[in-house]
Amino acid sequence: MKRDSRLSSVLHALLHMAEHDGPLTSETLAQCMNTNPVVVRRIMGLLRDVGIVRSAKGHTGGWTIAADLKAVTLRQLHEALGEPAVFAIGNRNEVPECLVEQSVNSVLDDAFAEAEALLLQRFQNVTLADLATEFTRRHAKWRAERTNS
Amino acid sequence: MKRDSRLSSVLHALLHMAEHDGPLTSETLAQCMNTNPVVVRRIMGLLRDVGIVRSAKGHTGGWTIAADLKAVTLRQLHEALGEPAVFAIGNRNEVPECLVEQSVNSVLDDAFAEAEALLLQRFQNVTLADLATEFTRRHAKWRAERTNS
DNA sequence: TCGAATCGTAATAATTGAAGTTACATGAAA
DNA sequence: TTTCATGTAACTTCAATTATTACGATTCGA
Repeated sequence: MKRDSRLSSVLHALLHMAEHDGPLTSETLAQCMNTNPVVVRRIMGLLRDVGIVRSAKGHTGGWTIAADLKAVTLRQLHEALGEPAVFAIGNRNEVPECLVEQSVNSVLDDAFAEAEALLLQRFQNVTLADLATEFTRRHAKWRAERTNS
Repeated sequence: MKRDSRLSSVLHALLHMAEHDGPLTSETLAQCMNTNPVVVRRIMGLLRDVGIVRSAKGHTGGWTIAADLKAVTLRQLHEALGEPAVFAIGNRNEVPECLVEQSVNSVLDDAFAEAEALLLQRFQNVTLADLATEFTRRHAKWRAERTNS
């Protein structure tokens, strides 16, 4: 299966927006992420629906962050994207009649549910502000290394 | 993408084999799982490579379990299948130059790694014998309910 | 007001990876 | 020696994401 990279994509876009004054166009964001403006609009549209970003048409239009960076968690973004399936591994048949298969599903489902709960927990504990901080740290380190050499 | 259901599939097959005396053919297992004998051979072949099952050709041939049910964990099976990717969600670009994207990847990777570790831990703690027990429990319950009504 | 810039969105194609299928070779048992 | 079974390569189908094309609807600025 092809992996869903939209969460990674929106985070990349949102951080660029956070580092930038004024709106960024779909075109600009698309170049930044090596993709197509329509893809950007599709994804950002979902975030607009839940109030995380705003869009404006026409000259000087584009996308801006509409929420406090400290208040937006990865979990909210995951939800805004429609809570896509987390796992690439799954049961062959979700509603089997066979008791053997039901037993297998039950045990696997438990394990996956636990892992997903942990992942979502982690997502809930990370905000856009945290990511911005992580970026600042890396940026400072990068500048220091550049200066030294 | 389509989800990888091979783990679920082999477990289903192995439990049927555990409940049955003598070898089962790919054809029988395939019917049991609503699939094609070639698919069964492909998957079971990987388990044979690590000694979990044996195969025999010709009349009276087929697949048999070659290991102690208590000694085979879900984790071993996952490994035998080549440790397929666990998540359907991933980074857009695994080796980005952009520092922003690197920051995003780093944080996401941490979260995914933790969730995967938990999942594999769970897999390690479940044996085929455990699954057989779970089946026995469900089977007994099913019979009891059948008798009552 | 006009026109260019920008989003909004539908429709469709490309891409990717799993699963399914066909075909045939190999080997073992009756 | 015939039949039944695995072994495997090659190819097709299927499902899901992502990319692209096309065009409509707004908004700003000259």
